Amino acid sequence: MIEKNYQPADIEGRMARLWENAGAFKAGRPERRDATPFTIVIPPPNVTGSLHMGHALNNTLQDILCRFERMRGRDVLWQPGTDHAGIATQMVVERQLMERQEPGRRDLGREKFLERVWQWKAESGGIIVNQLKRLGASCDWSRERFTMDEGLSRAVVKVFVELHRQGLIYKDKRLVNWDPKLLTAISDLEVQQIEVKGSLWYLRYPIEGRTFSPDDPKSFIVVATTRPETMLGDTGVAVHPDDERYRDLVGKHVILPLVGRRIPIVADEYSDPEKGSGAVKITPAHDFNDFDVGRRHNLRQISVLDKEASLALVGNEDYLRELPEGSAELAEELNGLERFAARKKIVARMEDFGFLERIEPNTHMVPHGDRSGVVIEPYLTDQWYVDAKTMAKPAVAAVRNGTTTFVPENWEKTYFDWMDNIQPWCVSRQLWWGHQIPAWYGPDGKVFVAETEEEAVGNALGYYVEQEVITPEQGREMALDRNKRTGFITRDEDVLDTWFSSALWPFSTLGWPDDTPEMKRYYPTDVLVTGFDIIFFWVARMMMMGLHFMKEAPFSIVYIHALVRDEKGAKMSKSKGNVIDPLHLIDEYGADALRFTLSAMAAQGRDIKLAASRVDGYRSFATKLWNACRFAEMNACATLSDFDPTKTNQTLNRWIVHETSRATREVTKAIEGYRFNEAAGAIYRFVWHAYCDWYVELVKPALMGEEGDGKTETRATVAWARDEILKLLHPFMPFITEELWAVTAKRDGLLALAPWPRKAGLSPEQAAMIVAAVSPIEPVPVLALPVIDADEFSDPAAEAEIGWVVDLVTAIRSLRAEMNIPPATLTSLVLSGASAETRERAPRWSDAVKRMARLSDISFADKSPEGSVQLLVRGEVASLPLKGVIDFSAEKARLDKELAKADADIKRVDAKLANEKFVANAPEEVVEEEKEKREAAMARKAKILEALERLKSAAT
RNA sequence: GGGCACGUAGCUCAGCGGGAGAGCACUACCUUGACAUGGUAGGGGUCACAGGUUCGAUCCCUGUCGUGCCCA
Repeated sequence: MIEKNYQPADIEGRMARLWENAGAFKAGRPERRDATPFTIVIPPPNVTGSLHMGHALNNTLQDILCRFERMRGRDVLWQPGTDHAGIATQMVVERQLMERQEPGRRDLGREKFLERVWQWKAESGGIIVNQLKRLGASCDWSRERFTMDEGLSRAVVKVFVELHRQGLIYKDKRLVNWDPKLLTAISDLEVQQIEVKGSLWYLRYPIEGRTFSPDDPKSFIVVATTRPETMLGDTGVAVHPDDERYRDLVGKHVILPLVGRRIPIVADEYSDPEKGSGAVKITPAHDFNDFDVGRRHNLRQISVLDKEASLALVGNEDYLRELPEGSAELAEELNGLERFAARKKIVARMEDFGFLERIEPNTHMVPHGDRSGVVIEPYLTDQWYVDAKTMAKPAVAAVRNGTTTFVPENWEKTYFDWMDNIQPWCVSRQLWWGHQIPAWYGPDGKVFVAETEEEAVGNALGYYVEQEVITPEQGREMALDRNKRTGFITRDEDVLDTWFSSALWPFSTLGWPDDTPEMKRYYPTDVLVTGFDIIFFWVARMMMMGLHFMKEAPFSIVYIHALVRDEKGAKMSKSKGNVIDPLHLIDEYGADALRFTLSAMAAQGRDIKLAASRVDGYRSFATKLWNACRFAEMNACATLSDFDPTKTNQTLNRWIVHETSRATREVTKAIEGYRFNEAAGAIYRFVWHAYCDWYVELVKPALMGEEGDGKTETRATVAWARDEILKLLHPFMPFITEELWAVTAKRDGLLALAPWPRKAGLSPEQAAMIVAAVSPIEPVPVLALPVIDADEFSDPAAEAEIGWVVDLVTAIRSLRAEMNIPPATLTSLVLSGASAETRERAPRWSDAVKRMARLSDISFADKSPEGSVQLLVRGEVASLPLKGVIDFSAEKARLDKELAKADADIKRVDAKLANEKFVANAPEEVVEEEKEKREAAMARKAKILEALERLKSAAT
C-alpha cells in the first residue's frame, strides 16, 4: 500500500538502511565478477568538514553516474573517504583546547597533541560521512579510507622516498610563502591575493659621495615602495636600463637611510618606469621579485624578520655585517617590533630625517593565507620541494593526446596554462598533524631518507662510522638503543602538505603499494567529478603522481562542474552570511528534491545560482510521481512477469511504450554525455507531461470500463511504464523511487540493482553481459521481461493518433477558456467533413475526449452546423454548436486574432520565398519546409474566413 | 594587465544559424473518481548595445557597456 502522502523524511532513512543492510553498494559483488568495473574516487572531504552546497552538487552528480552504471550492470566502485586536512584539523583541535582552557599544543608536546587529534577524529571527525549518506551517496562505505590510515601512510612514505631517490624531491633554501600566524610554509595555491587599500611610500635614498639634502634632487634617488619596513633588508636599488632619468646613476651606490648600508644601483628590466618613481628598492629576502633581481645582480639576502614577522635585528649577523658605527642602536630600538608597528616607526623616523618624500594612496594585491587570513610573508627558509616541472610533463601530455579528457573541454586550457608555468611545489609544512617527512639528519645536517627509521638510522650510522665520526662500537650501540642516538640523529619535524597524500588517492585507496586485486581491477578510474577550484590543488597532482607511479593516468574523464552560488550569483561564504545549508533543504524538501534541483541546474560551464523555490518545485514533482503511482495501485495495475511492451495491441498503450523508449533514449544519452540538466529535463517532461497529463488521463475510461483483454493489457502497461519511470528516475531521486519500487509490487531485488531500461546503441553482447552479470546469484524477475530497444521501438501510427487526440482536446479547452464557458457547461462536438481516418478513430476516444474536454456528445456531419464555432485540428474542422451559449462578438474577436496570426505567418513566409537569394542558397529542405508552412497557413486562413462568414450569417 | 565565462520572461535558468522555452511568481477559472504539494487556460521577452559575416543571426565574428571568476 502506498501511503496517502509523500513524506520524504519518512522514507529516506528507511531506504538508506535498506541499501546498507543489503550491501547494495559494495564493489565486487560476486554476481558481477565478470562485469566491467566502473570506478569513481570521491574527492575526499575534510574530516573537519560538514556538507555544503558544493559537496551536495559534487556528490549528487557522482551518485547519478554510479547508480546509472550500476543499473547498467557494471561492477561499480565508488571509493569514499576523508582527508586529514592538516592545517584545518590542527586548528580545530587547538581551538578546542583553548576553549576548554586546557594546555595548548606546545605545552602538550607533539606526541600528546597528536593523541588528542586522533581522539577528536574518533569522536567528531567524519560527520560529513553521515551527511553524504543522507544525500543518498551510494559509496561502498565498507571501503571507507582516511588519508592517515596505516595503508595510505605507507603509500605516502614510499612515494616520498622514491621521488627523493629519483631526485624529484629535494630540499632547498628559497623564498616561501610563510604564514606568520600558523608558523608554517604554505604552497602558492594556499595564498590568496586580496586587493587592499594601502599606500605607496616615496623614500629618498642618498647617493654615496653626495651631501644629502631634501632640497637637492641630485643628492638622492627616490624609490617607491608598498613595504617600507623591509627597507632594513634592502641590498640594492633597481632602475630600468632604458630609463634616461637614472642612466648615469647605474653602477653608483646609495647609503641606506637609518641603516647606513652601502648598496648598489643596478639596471634591471623588472623595474617599471611607469610605476612609482621608476626606481625600486630591492629586498631579496622579503619579496619574490626582488629575490630574482637579487640573484641576477649578486645582491645579498638579508632577512630582517623572524618567523612571527617581527623585526629580528639583534644578533642578526647578516644584518649587522659591514654596518657603520652606531647602527646597532637602531637595531636595539626596533628589535622585536611586529611588522606593521615597525612600518609606522620606520616611516616616522624616515620623515624625521627628511627621507620621506610623500605618501600616495595605493590599491594593490596583498597575499593572504587562505586558512589564517593573515598577510603572508615571503620568507627565506629550508623546505622540501617536488620538482613539479618535470612531473608535469607526462601529465600535460596525457591531456594533450586525449588519454584524459576534460568535460567541458575549455578547462583544458586552464590546466595547460598552469602546468606550463608550474613552480616547484613546496610540500613541507611546519605542523604536527600530517605525514611526518621520512628524513633523518646527522650531526652535520646530512640527510638520510628512507621508508623506515631502522633503515635511515642504519644508513646514517654506517655513513658516520665510515667517516670516522663515530666508532663502529658507538654505531652499534646507537642502532640498538634509541636513547643513545638522541641528539646525534634527529628526524625531520615537518609534515607533508595535505595535498601530497590526496594526490595518491586514486591508487592509495586501492591498496598500493601492495599488489592488490583491487589495484588491477579498479585502476585507472573512469571519471573524476570535481569543481574547478581544485584542478590545480588536486587534479593536476593526481595526474602527476598517477602517471609517475602507476604509469597510467588516474582517470579518463575529468568532469568539472559549476560552483553553487546564492541566488544573486555571489559565492557562498560564512562571512557574507549567504550560505544555504543543503541539510536544511533536505529537511524541508527531501534529499530527492534537492538532488533533482542540482542536476536539473547542472548545465555544463555555467555556475548554479540556487533559489529555494526551485527545490520546492521539484518536491512537487516527487509528489506528482507519488500520486501517479497511487493511481496505478488503486486501479489494480500490477507488473506482469510475461508482459511484452512491444506486443501491445491498444493504440494508447503502444503510444506510451513509444514515448517511454524515446525518454529512455534521451535520458541515457544525456547522462552518457554528462549533460545532467538535459537528462533531468527529459525525465521530468516524460513523467509529468506524457505519463501523468495524457497517458493516465486517457487511460481512465479503459480502466473504469468492463473487464477484458484490453483492460488487462492496459493495466499491465500502466504498471510497466511506471516501473520504467522508476528506473529512469532512480539515479536522480533514489529514495522515493526505491520506496515506490518496493511498495508497488512484490520485488525480489532492489531498484538500485535492477537493470536500466535498455538503451539505444547497446550491443547484444553488452546486453547479454548485463543479464549474465546480474542474474546468477540474485535473480531479478524483471530481467525475464523482454527489454525494448529504444532505437527500434517506435510507433508513428500510435503517435499520430494520440497526437490528434491531444490536439483536439487542447483546442477545445483553449476555446472554452477564451469563450468563458464554465466547466459545468457541457457542449457538443461535431466533426464536420471528417476523413475516413478520423471517423474510424473518433469512437475509440469518445469517452476520454468527452471527459477531458467537457463534452456531452460527439457526432459527425458533412458541414458545420449553423452558428457553431469552428476549430482547426490537424487540418480538419471540429465544430462546437454554441448558439445561445457564446458571445458572438467574442468569437469574432477570437477569429480575427487567429486570422491576423495566419496572415502574419503567410506574410513572413512570402517575404522569404520572394527572396531569390534565399531560394537559391538555402538548403532544399528548408525551402521545402517554408513552402509547406505557407500552404498550411493558407489552408488555416481559408477555414478561418469560412468560419467568420458562417458566424456572420448565424448572428443575423 | 593577461585569461575564462556570462548578460534570454518579474526571479532562477535552459536553448540555439531557419517560426523564442522551462520552473517559480502572476491573472482567470475549476475541489472532476492519483494528486489543490493539483488541474485547465492565459498574460509577459527589440534574446545587453553597436557593427560585421550570411539568403537568413538570440545563436558565428569584432567592438562597447555591465557582471562574475581565475592568474599576475
